Amino acid sequence: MVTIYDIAKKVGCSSATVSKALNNYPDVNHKTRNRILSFAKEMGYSPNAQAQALTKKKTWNIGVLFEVEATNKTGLTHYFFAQILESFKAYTEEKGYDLTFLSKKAGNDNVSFLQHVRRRHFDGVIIANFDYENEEILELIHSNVPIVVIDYNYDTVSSILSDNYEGLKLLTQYLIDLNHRDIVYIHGQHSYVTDIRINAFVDTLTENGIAATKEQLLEGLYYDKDVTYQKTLEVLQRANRPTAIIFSDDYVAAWGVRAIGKMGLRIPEDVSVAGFDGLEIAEMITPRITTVRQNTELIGIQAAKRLIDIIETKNHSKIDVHVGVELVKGKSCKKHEG
Amino acid sequence: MVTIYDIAKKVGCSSATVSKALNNYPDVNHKTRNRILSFAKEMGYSPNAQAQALTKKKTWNIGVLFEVEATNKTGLTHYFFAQILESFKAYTEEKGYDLTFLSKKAGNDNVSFLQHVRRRHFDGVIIANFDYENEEILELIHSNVPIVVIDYNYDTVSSILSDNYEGLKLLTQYLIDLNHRDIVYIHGQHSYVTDIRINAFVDTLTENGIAATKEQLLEGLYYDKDVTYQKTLEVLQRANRPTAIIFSDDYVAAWGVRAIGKMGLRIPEDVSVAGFDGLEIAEMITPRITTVRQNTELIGIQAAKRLIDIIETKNHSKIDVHVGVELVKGKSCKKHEG
DNA sequence: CTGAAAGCGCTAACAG
DNA sequence: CTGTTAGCGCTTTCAG
Repeated sequence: MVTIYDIAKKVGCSSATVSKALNNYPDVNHKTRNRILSFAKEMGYSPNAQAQALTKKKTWNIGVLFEVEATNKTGLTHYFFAQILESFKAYTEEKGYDLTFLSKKAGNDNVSFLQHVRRRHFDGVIIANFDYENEEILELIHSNVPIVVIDYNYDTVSSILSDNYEGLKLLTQYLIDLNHRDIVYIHGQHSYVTDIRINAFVDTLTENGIAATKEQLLEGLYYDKDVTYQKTLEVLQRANRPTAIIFSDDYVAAWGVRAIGKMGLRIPEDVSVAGFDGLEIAEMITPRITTVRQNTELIGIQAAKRLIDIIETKNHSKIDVHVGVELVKGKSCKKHEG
Repeated sequence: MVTIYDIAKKVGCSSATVSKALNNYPDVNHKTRNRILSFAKEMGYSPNAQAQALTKKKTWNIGVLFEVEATNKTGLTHYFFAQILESFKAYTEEKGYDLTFLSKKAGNDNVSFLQHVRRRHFDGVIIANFDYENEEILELIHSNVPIVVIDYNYDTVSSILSDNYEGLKLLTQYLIDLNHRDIVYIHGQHSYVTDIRINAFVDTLTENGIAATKEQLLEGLYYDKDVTYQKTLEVLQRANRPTAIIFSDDYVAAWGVRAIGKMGLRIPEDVSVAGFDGLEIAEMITPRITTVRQNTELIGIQAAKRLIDIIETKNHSKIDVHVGVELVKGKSCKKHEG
């Protein structure tokens, strides 16, 4: 590997001067700088990121914690979070930061997430995880590391969230406007976001003079087709079958559609169906599923912006960003004639 | 940040002894070691990865190049490659390696992929990319960096590939056995893998005494729904409409199903359909799409194993791993009555 | 404008 | 068994 000493030798100056020239310091003679630059290029010089990090206390490296537990879809293959990460990645890379996954193993040692961050000296960390009350996550959250969280709300950490209340309200109102009264919401496991959505659901029913009953709320599991399948059957076998079902997300809605079909019921003639997230899958299924699109691209960008801002200004203050949602009408809902 | 010097001071020994104790060197007194270890824990010591990398010439960091160009699906959100990466990640992390994405920006500088690798001193790189003849990829390939490639075959680099020949042979034979003769293969853009698949397709037809015509091969684009849509319409409007269509992958097959439906044709009654890859989407669509499942989990693991082996043994010799495929019968193919 | 020197945190001989 | 010392490659005062 070529070092600044090698260049210094060739040019006939000191390593300090080489360093300055390479880093665009003003106090280097124009000619010397050019000689240094051209030699650096010719010799195929690349700065050593580790050495730079050691002196500069900046690694240009962001830690990524995308561990979607409690699902069969972990981080990368999670249709929803993968989109967010993709957009986050595009933005941070453009700004010169590299992305590295946080893990529980470093070399031969088992480490906590925070220890991993301390070892690698990540400039910041982005978190998107269902298990937000996990002890190791909390340890990270309470550290002094620049952090941005997606889909959750801690007291002290900046977060990026879709307007979930608006999302479920739009969906519920849409169904009510289609004359549905008996709507069941098979929501995901309880969490900050889930509770907001449930509130929006109940509030909207109430606002429309519909008394919400507990039969209308069923706890499922986000992105878990098996649990959802069971819950769907359960609902369909009721004496008073609902006229519409809202699923926790588009992925399980797509499987719910199958369950409904197997029961010999038609969508939307016999039962209307809606999902959430705005996944491509919702469009691929027949009939196209009505859903609420979360703007994953914007979520990713906002998260990246906020995190880089914290890193570069050292201003850790909590700033929450809310990203708008949009009702996407498919072919899975129909006016209820009752 | 706590350093080994801080520990040395507390314990009353030299930093060298601390280093040895921490790294399990045998030549440290049992008592001293214990004192050091307990102080290290108490003080919340974490080794500095940058400093370690500087002296050890090992970063425990693997570079990831998953840039699926020429598609609307880039790296992470690519249904197929995301699965491979997921599995690769699980294995490498278990072995203590961190994964960092390769990019073209490092800090404030624009860099080539190789330059990026040199800066960060990645121990190795994993590549999965459609644009395998890209100049920057080739530069990497021809360097001395430990590399494993997925879905391509270079002269000097280890690669992991599904048995694509077998895959398309299974599929073609299956359709032939269902009495189909006029089968169209809308394949992906030309590449190492595509050509193998095309050969398998043509060979299998020939072996069954069917003369393959050039009308049976249409070039589409992997994971591109628009191009596929056009090609599908083109095929369906022919005077001699084929009785079966094989799509380049399950994703576009799912969209192809829509196109066929829009033309008022039924699957599989009017036309049989097959995909490739074994994506979950193939199961979610109605009718379930017959496909060839690639074992993404095994591909990821094999890639990880091979790469770590190259890194740790410094044996760069080219070893290719072939991973078996499996025909998955859906409901999208039917015996042709003709 | 240039360079000597100290230091970032850790490891690896080599003495003792 | 322990410590001294010399780096790893780069940055940053501070003299000159």
